Amino acid sequence: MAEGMLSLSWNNHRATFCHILSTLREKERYTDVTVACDGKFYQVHKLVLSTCSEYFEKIFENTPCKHPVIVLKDVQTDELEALLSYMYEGAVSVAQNDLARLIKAAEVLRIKGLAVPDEPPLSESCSKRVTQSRNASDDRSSPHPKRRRREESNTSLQGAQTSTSPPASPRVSSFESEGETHHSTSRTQSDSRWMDQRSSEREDQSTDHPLDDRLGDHTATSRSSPTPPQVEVMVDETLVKEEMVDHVDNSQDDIVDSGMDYGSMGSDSRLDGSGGGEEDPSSQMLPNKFEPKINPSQGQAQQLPDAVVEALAGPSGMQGWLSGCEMPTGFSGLEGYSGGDGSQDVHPPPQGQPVSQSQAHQLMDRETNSQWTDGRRTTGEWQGHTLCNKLHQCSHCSFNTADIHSLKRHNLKHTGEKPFSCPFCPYKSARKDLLKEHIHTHTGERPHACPYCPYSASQKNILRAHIRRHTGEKPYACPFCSYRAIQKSTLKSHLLTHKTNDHSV
DNA sequence: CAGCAGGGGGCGA
DNA sequence: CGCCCCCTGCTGC
Repeated sequence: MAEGMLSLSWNNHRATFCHILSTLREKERYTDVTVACDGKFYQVHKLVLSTCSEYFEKIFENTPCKHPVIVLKDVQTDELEALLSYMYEGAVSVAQNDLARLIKAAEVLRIKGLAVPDEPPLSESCSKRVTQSRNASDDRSSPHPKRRRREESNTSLQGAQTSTSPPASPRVSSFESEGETHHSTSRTQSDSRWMDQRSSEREDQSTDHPLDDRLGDHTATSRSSPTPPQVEVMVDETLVKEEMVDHVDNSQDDIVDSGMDYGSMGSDSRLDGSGGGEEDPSSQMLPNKFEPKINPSQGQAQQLPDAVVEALAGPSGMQGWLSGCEMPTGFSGLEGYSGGDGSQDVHPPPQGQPVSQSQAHQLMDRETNSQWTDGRRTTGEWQGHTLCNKLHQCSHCSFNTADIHSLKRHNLKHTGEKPFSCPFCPYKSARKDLLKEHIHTHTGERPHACPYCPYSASQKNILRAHIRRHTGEKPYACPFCSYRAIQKSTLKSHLLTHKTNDHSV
């Protein structure tokens, strides 16, 4: 050190750091990732997770989303809570009977200090794989600690620090060596195997699904990997449902509304397939047009579909914090896409040629049959509502309906009651199904796949309009000229040109 | 052209 | 009552 230089040392830095981190977690301040587990949601910090787990670190590296949602399966909430406490505080108390389970979860999540010890492992029967392939070379990759077994019924998992021990918090030490740790090549064998496995999985999938390359490898991971690891990130939606629906609770009640910028989301998520202006429908069907606009950073399907609504809807719904998250695209429409050269060889419209209006309607009808009916409606029925006897009159407006249920729902509009809250933003809805659809904008779920191209839409109507591009159907005809539009709003804009011309003449 | 939100109709549990 | 149907309007790229 140069002469005259003073070394300023913050004696309680580590302890203070730990304390502040824990406080931030409690208050959910600056949280930037949501961990979903068994229907519960934990607002935590990427920094802490990535510091304490290479697994999370890899996830975040491949997830540019500002506030990703990580769905864990095969991990119990109590395990996760214990591990979070361990990561934030460097120590956690756990019942001895639960130790094995916790260690297993820690291994799944590659929690440093638990799954990646930095000292010869204890010969505990529950240590399992941890006892294998450990040597001093692990030190660099795992600056942490120390699993210690107590004689008491409760076992305390801790780093190197307790309230009475010298300050050598594992978490703090991990900060000190973060760069070295996270980029170290001296991973344990199990680490390497694990990472290799992950890599090979991605390679396999990218081979099977060429489009996945364009979407980013995380998409490949998220899309129903054949042999998924015990923990999945953004697992298949059906998986999420199965895992979460049955574990609804109100644990989100105490999550504060941080007043995020509602409305800032979604605009980034455009999976815009618009080719722009082609009159020839056949030329509008090239999936290539979609590919350049598929943002790899949006490839992660963060799907918290129905389960989130199930778990969170209601007046006490979690008001999470997902500010500015770049909307991922679930891209659920890939099922029928063979990818490869991008040729339109999946479910092509007949002849692949421009279709007449009548043909277009036939195609639409066929699509209606195959895609949009659920048995309760038959073809064509949806095109026009049947007139009903209107028995129930709204006391606030002229609305009347034969369906008392509709009237009750309608009344919500007048009362302003919106009992269903979005877990990701301040959005509230009077209707659960509307909230569900809204949440798609956060999760990126696009359940409605185009049969002609890889595009998928969050709403069925969007898909329906999109399909018109393929079929060439333009149902909205201009009364003043031969112009026809796919969307009503487009015709509306077109009509303005007539008005303008009229005025100019 | 696509995304999003609000809304009413209607069926099944 | 929940859920899905479809329609509509507005907005932004």
